[in-house]
Amino acid sequence: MAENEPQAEPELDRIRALPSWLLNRASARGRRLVSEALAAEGMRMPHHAVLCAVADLGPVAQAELGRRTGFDPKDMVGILNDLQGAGLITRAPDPADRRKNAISLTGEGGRLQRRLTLLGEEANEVLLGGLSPREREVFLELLGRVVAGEA
Amino acid sequence: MAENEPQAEPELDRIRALPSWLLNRASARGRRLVSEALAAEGMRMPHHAVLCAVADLGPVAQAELGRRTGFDPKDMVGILNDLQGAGLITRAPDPADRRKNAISLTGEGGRLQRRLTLLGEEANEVLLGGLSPREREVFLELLGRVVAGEA
DNA sequence: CAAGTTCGTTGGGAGCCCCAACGGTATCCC
DNA sequence: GGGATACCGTTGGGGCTCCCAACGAACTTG
Repeated sequence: MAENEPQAEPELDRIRALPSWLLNRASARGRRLVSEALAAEGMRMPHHAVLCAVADLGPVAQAELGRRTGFDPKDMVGILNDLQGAGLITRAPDPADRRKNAISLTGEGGRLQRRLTLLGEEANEVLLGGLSPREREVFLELLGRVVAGEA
Repeated sequence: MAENEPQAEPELDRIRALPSWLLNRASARGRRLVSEALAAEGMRMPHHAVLCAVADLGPVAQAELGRRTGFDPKDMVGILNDLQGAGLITRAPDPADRRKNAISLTGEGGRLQRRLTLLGEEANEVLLGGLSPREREVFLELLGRVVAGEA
């Protein structure tokens, strides 16, 4: 009868029901969806985030970009190298502080930033595709409080 | 004085409000909490998951463990080496199929698996600490549907 | 018994996260 | 002014997660 179940997996089911486990899987799915979407423009998530930061902060130093986006300075170098190589940003010496590079968007950089934002939002549309508008509201509000940690 | 004013960051705010961005941060927080909790026993998340899988599946081959837990066979080797080195599991040749290793829990392995499960659940308690019981129910239900992808 | 498959293992690599160190530069305070 | 201090961009290293390719050994299939 019911003894025909392949295997009982009480311990596995237990950890698979943990919020941290589910969050990992949901996060992985989101990263995959966004990553695939941005790949249409040859970019990855950090590139998009940095382009957005430069769009907001105008000419800005690399360290400042790192602080705003949370990326490690080490990785920032590589990201900016990629963006500069693609002609999306310029690295100009800051005359007021010769330690700094003033990072600015090129015209093409601004256009791509806007395209990437649309692609990212489309991917997120798919990610939450199973939820109604009302459910998305609730989900994002609760998710925001989990991120904050202190409610 | 305007130099100290917080700057407007419309593009950054836009991507920081994306579900994928929030899920990444929530997932990172969960991983950090669980990781710190399991470190009290010198273990990491994959070790716990594999211990649970062995607890459920009795003597079981490595490849089967990989299929159930989703870990890469490459990584499974290292995880099992660690667990075997700590005396938590045994790797015995399977007489019925000499390609296979029959993985079993030792007594200490079983005890540690149960302790790790408690530690992991405590960490998840902290992770969702900002949510009421009712909110947790709703959150986990919605999260499950995001993971599944198909409503 | 030959072909194909699965087993455990090794190797490599991409992506993301964190830390340490360095030469160069700017700032602060004595 | 000058010396300690801090910050800049860069390089290097390492850990963790995920994916793929290859190998010899062992099993299965036709």
